[in-house]
This record gives sequence, structure tokens and C-alpha cells, in this order.
Amino acid sequence: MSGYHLKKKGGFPLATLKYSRQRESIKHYLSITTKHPTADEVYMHMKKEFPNISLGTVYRNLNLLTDLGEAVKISTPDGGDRFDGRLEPHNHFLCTKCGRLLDLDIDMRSVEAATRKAAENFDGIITSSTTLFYGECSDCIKKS
Amino acid sequence: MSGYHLKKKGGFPLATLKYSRQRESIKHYLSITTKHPTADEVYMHMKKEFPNISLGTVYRNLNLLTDLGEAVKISTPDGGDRFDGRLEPHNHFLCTKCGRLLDLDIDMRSVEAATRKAAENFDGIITSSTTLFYGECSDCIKKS
DNA sequence: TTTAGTGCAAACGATTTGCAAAATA
DNA sequence: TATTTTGCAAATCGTTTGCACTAAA
Repeated sequence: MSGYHLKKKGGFPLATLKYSRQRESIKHYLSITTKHPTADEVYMHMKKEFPNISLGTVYRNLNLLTDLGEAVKISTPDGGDRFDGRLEPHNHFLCTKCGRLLDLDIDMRSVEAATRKAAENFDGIITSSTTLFYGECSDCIKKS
Repeated sequence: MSGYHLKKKGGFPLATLKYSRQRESIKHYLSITTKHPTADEVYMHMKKEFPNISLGTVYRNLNLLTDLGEAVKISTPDGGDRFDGRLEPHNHFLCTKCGRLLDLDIDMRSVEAATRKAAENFDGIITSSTTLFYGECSDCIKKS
């Protein structure tokens, strides 16, 4: 694990990594929560364990984990990015009433089929895709 | 099932609309461009016709058009939102090299199939979905 | 000792908002 | 006239960055 190099977004070499308690804890939190927290929510949670942790440290580690492929950044039309530590391919659902972001497990073969279809009439290279579903979550349905 | 999602902020009734030359022009520009411009790019373009137009006005109208379903806001993991005046269901491709956002026409039936699959094991209501494809565009492939 | 990571605060880019004037109905 | 929209500027939000210090290797 030590001394490995990898590439950042622009192709810049990334320096060798050193262990950090904060980073490990952030990674662990992302791996157990199902909340898809924003950076600020991660920050609030980390404060319990590291009262002096700074928001900058949280952002730096979230970006690092994302670059390492150990976390996923999810962009939605409303508000800041969300982070997800679940690494297997899956999709997300955004409730347009309460704003909750939920995991949505579907047979990925249907998604792959759609991607293959997309690739047919396209003269670039498609390497991945993300689908975000919208609608009303069960909690909001109950309340209405 | 469309690839679009109409965003209503609170569910409260929308105030009566009055005509505005700026809004019409923004709407028209979105309907003819294939650039998927950012708010700032729309602003720059509008300045030719309305030298004194303000960025605030552009944002207000882009949001209004989005709420009305007459434009679509596209969120990507890098940078600001893009806007699209093309209303038929279609998908988008983001080049991870040059950042260009392109239209991607695929047989929507494969997307609908994926959505139907998604709905099966989900106890909320899915009303729409958007898929964003990633990869390298043909221009960038040529250059490498 | 050398290098990476941290906390802090300031800077930043994107977007929103309060207000008085202008346009529309 | 009454109400909406505009231009402007200040404010806000999410995120990044420079720096001196601390922790890890």
C-alpha cells in the first residue's frame, strides 16, 4: 500500500500517500453510512471524533478518496455534491419532495445495454455512465 | 419516460408571468444553440443584444425557464451547471478530457427498460431519469 | 530528517438576493 | 395603476488554497 503513485484528474502525478487518522475515519464513515452526506455533513460527523478537524481537511480527503476510486462524488441539480463510499456499481434516486438521495439497486445489465446502444451511434469512446432517477420517495408518499 | 425532471421548489403556486424581452431571447438562444452553455456563457451571448443585461437576470430567467419545463439544467461533477433548451428526451455525454458536453441520441427504449427495472424493487415513484455518459470525444481521440 | 497532512483563515467561483428604477399588463 | 422584471451590488454558498505547524515514514 505504501509508496504507490497514481494520477489525478489532469494527469498530474500524485505524491506518495501517508497514513492519516482523519482520512481513515472519513473513509470508514462513508463505508458505513447510507446517507450520501454532503461534505459539510461529513465534517459535522467527524467533529465528534476530531473536534478540531477543519472543513478544508474534509474536502481534501473527500477529493483524494474520490481520485483514488475509494469514494464516489454524486452531483445533483440542487445543492452541493454528495459522497458515497459504496463502490459496487449502483444507481441513485433523488426525491424531488424531500431532497433525500437513496441507493437504488437495479440489474446493471439493463444499464449496460443502454450504454451499448449509446455507443453505437457515437463516434467517441464511452467509458462509463451514471443514471440519476427522480421521483417521490415512499416516506413522502405516506405523508401526502 | 422522459430524461427530464421538472423542478418545483416548494409546491407553492407560481406567480403570474409577465412577458420580458430578455427571457424570450434567452429561451430562443437555448433553443438554437447546441453548446449546452453555462449561465455565464448565456450571459455573454445576451450582452450582444442587451448590453446592459445583468448576470442576475440571466440566472433568474434560467431558473424560471427550468421551473417551467422550458429548459433543462444539467449538473456535472466538474464546474457549474449547463443549460439545454432541447426538450425532447435525450441524453448527454461529457468528455473527460476537454470538458465538452454533447448531445447523445440513443434509442430511449433501452433507457426506459432500465427505468422499469429500477422501479420494480423500489417502493417510491420514479417519474424520470437522466443519464450522463463519460468518455473521450472524437476530437480528443484525433488529437492523441 | 524529509515529506505529507492538518487547522486555520482568506480567497474563490458560482449563484442568489435586496432594492429602487423600468417595463409590462 | 398595480404588479412583474430588470440592473446593480452586496451577500451567500460550496469549495479551494496558502501558510506555518504537526504527524508519519
